[in-house]
Amino acid sequence: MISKTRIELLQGTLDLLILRTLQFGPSHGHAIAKHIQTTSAEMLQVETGSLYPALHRLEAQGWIDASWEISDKGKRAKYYRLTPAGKKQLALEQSRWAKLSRAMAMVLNPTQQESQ
Amino acid sequence: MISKTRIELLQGTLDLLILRTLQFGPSHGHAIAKHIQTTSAEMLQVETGSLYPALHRLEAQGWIDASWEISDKGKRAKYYRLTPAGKKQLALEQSRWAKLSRAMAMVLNPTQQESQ
DNA sequence: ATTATTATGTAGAATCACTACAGAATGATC
DNA sequence: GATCATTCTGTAGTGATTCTACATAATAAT
Repeated sequence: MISKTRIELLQGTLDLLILRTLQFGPSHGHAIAKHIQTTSAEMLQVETGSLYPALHRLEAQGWIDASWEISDKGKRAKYYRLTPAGKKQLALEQSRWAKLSRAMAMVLNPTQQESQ
Repeated sequence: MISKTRIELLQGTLDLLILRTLQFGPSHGHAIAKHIQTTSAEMLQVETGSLYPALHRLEAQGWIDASWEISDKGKRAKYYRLTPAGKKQLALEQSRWAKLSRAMAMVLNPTQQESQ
């Protein structure tokens, strides 16, 4: 069942969303997904089948690292934090997104060339 | 060889770019790709291996239809135009993109909530 | 005639988000 | 203290779509 407002993520955007979320400080998978959902006014929902593989991917690439701790709710949880390489990657993906959305806007709205 | 400014397309955006291009009138594959590239200031480049499968996909779904004609440069070319269903699909994908880029902006830039 | 340009196409790899399922540990309720 | 709900992590397999790399054809230009 898909809620009325929900949109599917575009491929290639999840890493960026996760890295950006971790810029606020260490967090665990479940909380990261909730943060993305809440901050986007329920529009973006990250499924667990996307979330955990993405976290493992980011960890394997050295952009985040992990340690088991206890969450606010008293459950064991794997806390992730940005590495220095991860901060660089975040900056890179942010500028890539900015460029891409500018380019998309130019094609979708060619009259008002440089609005954004 | 990849040019300095070029960005890879995000999966799911090509259909929208093609449909939007055809809103200006019938056009053929080669010209559609050039239009997207030019309008985006060379940032978006559509490869032929993405372009033609996408056109066939859109045609199979009834969003565009085709006829062989002669191009400006005097070569045979398959001209595509939007069908009524294609116009609906374009509107749908445009609003989906607007929503998604708004949602992304909210996560990437949570301080200035409703700027765009 | 030969070469460049315009134009369409396919095969196969790679990526990545999804659905659907499974499991474990703690908190809450009766 | 047994049962249920909640929190949290995870995997297998599917599907969609863009990419690289290659192949082909027809007309224009030299």
